Parts: sequence; structure tokens; C-alpha cells
Amino acid sequence: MATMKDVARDAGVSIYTVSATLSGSANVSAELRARVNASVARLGYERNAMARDLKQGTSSLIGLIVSDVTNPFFTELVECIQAEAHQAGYSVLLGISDHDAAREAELLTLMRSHQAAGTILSPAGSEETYADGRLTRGRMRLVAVDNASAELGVDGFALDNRKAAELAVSHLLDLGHRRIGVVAGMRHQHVSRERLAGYAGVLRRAGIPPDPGLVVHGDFRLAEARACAEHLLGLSPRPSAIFVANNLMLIGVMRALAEAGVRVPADMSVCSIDDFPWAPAFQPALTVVRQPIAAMATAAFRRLVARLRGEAEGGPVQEIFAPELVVRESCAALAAG
Amino acid sequence: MATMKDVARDAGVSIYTVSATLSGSANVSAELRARVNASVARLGYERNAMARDLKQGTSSLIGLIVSDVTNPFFTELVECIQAEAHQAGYSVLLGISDHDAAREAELLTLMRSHQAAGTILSPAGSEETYADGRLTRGRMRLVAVDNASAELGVDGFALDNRKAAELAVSHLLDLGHRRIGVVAGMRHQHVSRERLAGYAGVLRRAGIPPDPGLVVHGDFRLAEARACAEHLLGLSPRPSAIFVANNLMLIGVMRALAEAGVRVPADMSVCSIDDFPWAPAFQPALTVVRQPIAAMATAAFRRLVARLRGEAEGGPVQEIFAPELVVRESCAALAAG
DNA sequence: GTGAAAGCGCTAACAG
DNA sequence: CTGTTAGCGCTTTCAC
Repeated sequence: MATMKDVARDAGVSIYTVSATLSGSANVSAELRARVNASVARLGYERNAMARDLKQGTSSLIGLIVSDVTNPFFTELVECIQAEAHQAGYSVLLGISDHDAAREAELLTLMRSHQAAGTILSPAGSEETYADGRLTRGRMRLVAVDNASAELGVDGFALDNRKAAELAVSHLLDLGHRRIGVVAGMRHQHVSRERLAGYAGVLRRAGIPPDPGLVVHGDFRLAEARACAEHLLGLSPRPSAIFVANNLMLIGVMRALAEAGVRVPADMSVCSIDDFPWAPAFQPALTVVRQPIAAMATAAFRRLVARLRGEAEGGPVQEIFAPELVVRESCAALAAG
Repeated sequence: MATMKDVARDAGVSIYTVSATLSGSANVSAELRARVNASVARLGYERNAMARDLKQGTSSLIGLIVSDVTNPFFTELVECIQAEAHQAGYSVLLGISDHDAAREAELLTLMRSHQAAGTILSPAGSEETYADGRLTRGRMRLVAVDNASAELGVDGFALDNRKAAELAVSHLLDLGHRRIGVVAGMRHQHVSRERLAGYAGVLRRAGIPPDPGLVVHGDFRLAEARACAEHLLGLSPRPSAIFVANNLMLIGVMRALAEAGVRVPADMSVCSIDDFPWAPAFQPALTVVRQPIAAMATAAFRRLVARLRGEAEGGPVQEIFAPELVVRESCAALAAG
């Protein structure tokens, strides 16, 4: 690889002139600038971002840590943040925690050691996990998305998860359902507790006595959700509707239902949180509560950049986003009797 | 951030001792090693990977450029490669080309400027795009996945795309279909031309005269595939089956079919390339040709690492992977008449 | 076994 | 307007 020194020698100028030219400094005469540019082209020179960042004490890298890229929610998040980052001149270092707080901690360290200016994290742990201050260590700025809460001590961007669950469950209630099963997420995650609380709250306010047998905990992944659905199907009396806490688990539930020969929505109404490209193509098209992913991603990224530039002052801020119920075909009115 | 100098001062040793301790060199007495480790812990010191890589002339970064993360094929590819990389001690710098060769070139430059040791690319362009040697510039090693071919001049890892199409179309033929529409990919991509060739070849060998009206070109994305499907539905006589060249377009086709009230497989058989987690949950469960994504990802990554270590000698090698037909429910025998 | 010092490729303050 | 030089944080020869 050609270095700046090589370019300087080739152009017959000093190394400063090369640097200044490349940085667009005005203090270079048109003639030298031309000579430098010619040499750069001839040698195929490309500036070493590592050396540059080392010297400047800054970095054009940002970290992005998600728990599971194969979850369409995170897939879209990655897509959006990558696009924002590219536009803002940042490159993204991707980490996948696989829902494991230890792995996440490792990734955080990795991001810091690579001098990422900041990182966007979808936390995999519980609030206690972060009590050791691992999120605010060093000078790397952090913002949390999705499973965020004020306890984390960093800027957070999340859905109004309680409201999202309420939207889904109210919809089911309006359709006449009374026995509503729920496939919840991991107990320790804030996001999942909020969704469960939303479910419970709506039932309580409707005067329906809580039935612990109706709530099953999955892990936000597909495989385990199948087992959860099977459990719910085995109940007697069987629930007439299921509320599922996220998209991946919805797939698991739909698979289990299909295998058991249970028709949706004739025999069972199903509603979940998270929209995704496939939802409207399903038969029946899936009724879901949509998260404004792009808005959340953009807000998180922009806040991070603002923090980096020192444009955003003050303590951490939590930004909450409104969910939206998308009624399609997977929920039907409870058949009489 | 604490630096090595800080640790040295704190431990009362030279900077060399710190470096040697951290690198696990044997030339440090147990006592000094202990003192260094204590200081590291006390100061919360983390080694600056950037400075280290700069000095060593190596890098623990690898680039990964895909055309579209929201495509489940690439999502899984990213997942697998990320896992492999993490295990091998590499971090991945993610780039999304959005099927744009110019953007891809930009990303390649970015990877090089960040001193990525190598990058794994799913090429977005045609063979001619790469004739300028952009893939072999500099010292960054490159391997291509998915849309690879020998013309690229780098190691390639791809499905036997022709065979994959043959599997799908033969299946349709076996079911009695004769008028088989195809939603193909972008004309300029090698992978898409191969799939189309496989389709055409099977029909030719079956003695079915080619009908250009039956082939529509999409762009491997969802939206345009809907229009393609609508076009196919408007044909008269209407085809009795559709072969779709990838997963995202399959979704588009299924949506269009659902909207038009066309029942699958009763009114229309549908078969595509690419399996994905949702395929078995659809009603009907989707018959597809599966790619061994994990195997391809692993092979590509390992080859890259082998090249980096100088363990793999010789010119570029193309590795071709076998497709597998997964029969589910979306293709049915052609109804008599 | 330990330390001093050079230098990776780059930027920027300081001289001229 | 241009060049010289110090130094970012680290590794590693070379001396002690």
C-alpha cells in the first residue's frame, strides 16, 4: 500500500502538502494540489483511516450491538442505522450478543478497544446487569434501543411497550375474547415485562380475573415459542385467542397451530407485537402492533451523533415511541358458544 | 482513557513490561506480571486495538458487504459470518451496497481505508463491473459469496444456481405443469442469469417451446415482484405455476396472489429458490429450493482466514454448493382440463 | 528479566 | 504558501 510519504515523494512535495490537500485545506496552491492529486491517482493511494483516527483521537467507527439479527425487528434496525451511519460518514462495527449479557459485555469491550466513537446497543440483560456501570465506562458514548429503560443511565429509545400490548389485547377483547393466552418474552428483560404488564392491565380493567396458567414465557425466539403454543393448546378450556410478544415467537406459534390443524382465525385468534414484510402475505394476513423502527433507529443514531459532537447536553433522556395496531385477518370475533 | 503509559507508571514498571504482560510473553517475572495486572484492573485499562494494529501492520477487522440485509439469505449469512469471525478473533465491519455497484465500490474503499485484513463480498455488479480490478486492489484479501464467478478473479463461494432452478422447475414439470411463469432476478447478475438458464434448460429438454412472455424480470426485491406477479396473472392463457428466483420476490408474489384471490396451490403452484424460517409457517407451507447458507458462510470465512495466514496458496478457487429441494405444500398437480 | 527508543501512517502546531 | 517536526498508543529490537 502506498503511504502519504510515497505520494509526497512522487509529487515532489512535503508530506504536509499531501495531508493538507487531502483534508481540503485552503493553504495549498492550485498547482501543488493538482500534482498531489495526480500522484494520489497514479499510486492508487488511499488514506489510512486507522492512523488518522489514532492521531486525531477521534474515530469514524460506531458500534452496533443487537441480540439477534435474524429477528426482522433487528434486521430492519441494522439496515436503518447502517444507512444513517453511512450518510453521516461513519462505518459500523456489528456485534451480535445472541441474548447473552456476558457476550454483550465482551462486545462492548471490543467496541471500546477499536475506539468506536459510540455504540448503539439493544441491551440483552436486565437492569441489574448494568448496575456495574459497564455502559458508561470509558469515553465511548452509548445509546440504548428497544430494551431500554432509565435505569441504564444512558439515552434510551424504545416503544411504549405497555401501550403496544394494550392495543393488541384490547383488540382481542373487543372481538369478544375472554380467555386470552399469552406467549411472553424473557422474564428478565424490561421490554418483556412491560408487554406482559400491558396484557395483565387490560384484562384487569375489563374485570377478567387473571389466570396464571394462561401466560407462558418464551425467549423471543422461534423454537421455544412452538412449545409455548403447544402448551396453550393443551389447556382446557383452551384459550380462544393468543397474544404473542414478538415476531419470531409469532412464527413459532403459527407453525405449531398449523401442525395441530388449528385454523386461524376460525379456531384461534392470534395477535402479536412487531410487523414484518411477510405478515401481510400470510394466509390469513397477520394482525400485529407495529413499531416505528425507522423512527427509533434514526432518533437513536442522531442523538448519538449529537452527543459525540457535544451538541446534546444534560443527562440521559428516554424517548418513547407510539405503537400502531395494524388490523388484518388473524383475529376474528369469538364464535358464540 | 487510561493508556499503557499510565499503567506502567501506576505499576512502577516500564511500558515494555506492560506490553509484554498483556501479550502473554514469557519474559516477565511473576511478580511484575501481578503488579501490571493489578494496575490494569485498577485503572480499567483496555488496549487500543487501533494503535496496536497500526504498529503491527495487521488488523483484526474484516469487512462484510451484502446487497440487502433484509433479505433472509443475507441475514443468515451475516449471522453466520459474524459468529465465525467472533470465534476467530475478528470484528466485522458491515456494509450494505443496496444492490448498487457504485456504493459497493465506495464500501470497498472504506474497508481498505479502515485496514480491514480482508472482506467478504456478495457482489452486486455484473462481471464487467469488476474488470477494473477493484477487487484485487491493495493488500486487502477478498472472497466473493453468492453472486460469485471465476471472472471476478477472487475465491468464490456460490450455490449451483443452474441446478437449483432445475430442481424447482423439474418439480413443477413432474406435477404436470407446462405453462410455467418465471419471476427472474436482475439481468446483469450472474446468479440470476444462471437461475434463468436452469429454468430454460429444463423446459427445452422437456420439449416445451420457450415462451418469452412467461419470463418477467424483477430485481430480487419485494415490491417489484408484486408487479411481476400481476403481469403473469394477466396473461392468457394464464400460467399454472410460477417459479420465483429468490425469497424476497416470493413474498411479493404471494402477496399479489393473495390480493388477486388466487389460491395456492389450487389455482397456482409456486416454487422458489431460498428457504427461510417463515416458509414452513405459511399457509400453504412453501415449497422451495434450499441453499446451504451456513456451509457457504463458513467456507468463505475460513478460506479468507487461510489466505490471510498464508495457508492457502495458488490462484482463486470457485467452490460450488449443492441445492436441495424442500417439498412442502405450495405446488400441486395440475388439475385436468 | 527489564528498560529505552525507534517508528507504524498520519495531523497540526510552529517556523520560515 | 510550504516544510519540519513532535507525537497519537502501541510493539519490538537492541542494550543493559
